[in-house]
Amino acid sequence: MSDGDRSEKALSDFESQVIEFFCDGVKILGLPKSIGEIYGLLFISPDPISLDDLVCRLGISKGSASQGLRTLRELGAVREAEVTSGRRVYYEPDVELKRLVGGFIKEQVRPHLSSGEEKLDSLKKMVGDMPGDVRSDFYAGRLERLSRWSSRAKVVLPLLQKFLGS
Amino acid sequence: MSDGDRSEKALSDFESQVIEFFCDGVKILGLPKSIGEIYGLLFISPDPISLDDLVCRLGISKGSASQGLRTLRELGAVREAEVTSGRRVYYEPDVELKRLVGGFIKEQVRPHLSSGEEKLDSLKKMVGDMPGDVRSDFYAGRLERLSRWSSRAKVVLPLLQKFLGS
DNA sequence: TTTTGAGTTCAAATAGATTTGAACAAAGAG
DNA sequence: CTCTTTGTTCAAATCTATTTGAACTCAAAA
Repeated sequence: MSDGDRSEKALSDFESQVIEFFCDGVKILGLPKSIGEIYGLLFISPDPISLDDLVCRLGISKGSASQGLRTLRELGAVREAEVTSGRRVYYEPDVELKRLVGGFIKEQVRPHLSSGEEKLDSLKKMVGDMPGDVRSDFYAGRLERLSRWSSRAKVVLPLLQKFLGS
Repeated sequence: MSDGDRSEKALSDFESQVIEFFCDGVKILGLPKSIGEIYGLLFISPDPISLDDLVCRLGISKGSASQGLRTLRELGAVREAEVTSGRRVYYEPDVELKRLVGGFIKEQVRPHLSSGEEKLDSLKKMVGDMPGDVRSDFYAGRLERLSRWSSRAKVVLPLLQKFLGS
């Protein structure tokens, strides 16, 4: 066998189980399985890996691999390695929990929080515009509660990141 | 109109938007939309609501309403109201963020953490059983890192709940 | 400039999850 | 005891999200 062999080999039992472990993990986060497979293989591979490696070893399509890598880059969970042999790009995982969580919060959580606050404001206006509805006080109270939930979240998230960085 | 009228009326624009708000919310948590609709209507209704009310006002099937209520009860997000007029059961929401988060962590997060730790142990055994594999040190290091992630989570979750309870 | 190989895109296929609806169970009313 | 009402279950239908694969872009090599 030549030196390109590692990339071609089928996954070992050990590797498969590590990858499965990450598939479970990303499912909880609401991310697609392919993301878990890709990150899992990167995580357990001593050396950086190219898109073609992912396709061959995981048996997924180039399209999946490409989109999965894009998402992982956006999350900051994966970065390009410097080992650019030729023009092919190799990737390696970011394995700092702090940064993984930070990226997830920034990309997946905060956007929802923001759009939620906008909708809340619009709902408050609707209640303000209700003529003499006997329920408007109740409604206002409920919306107020939602606002409190939202601000709690905004306070807690940075604390969370701080804790995970220790 | 008789006094049963509120249950029959179609959703007001306001109610619809509140419900949509919760649908967005539960989707982030990876729960089905019907859960968001049910909790949303309960949250914005001044009075307790029966399964039939949910079916009529939300336009969902009895099956969906029944299963959705079950999940919400398991999460501790909804409870029976005492107002048992006749033998029909009425429900009201739990609106304490602390308890909602607590229920979610207990039901949806902890089980995954536990099963994850078991799988990790099994992986560690596999590495221990590797003959003289040059990669086994690298593997052991990675698995050690995963263990640290897991214990971080176990420390952070209770703190999170504590914070949200203030 | 042309050719080659790496990577991206997106419409269509597929897989996976939710919702439905009809049959069923349980319990009070008559 | 039987009828009626309330709620549950689960297989089939539906819907949504992911994956595929072929066409395409871009850049480097020749």
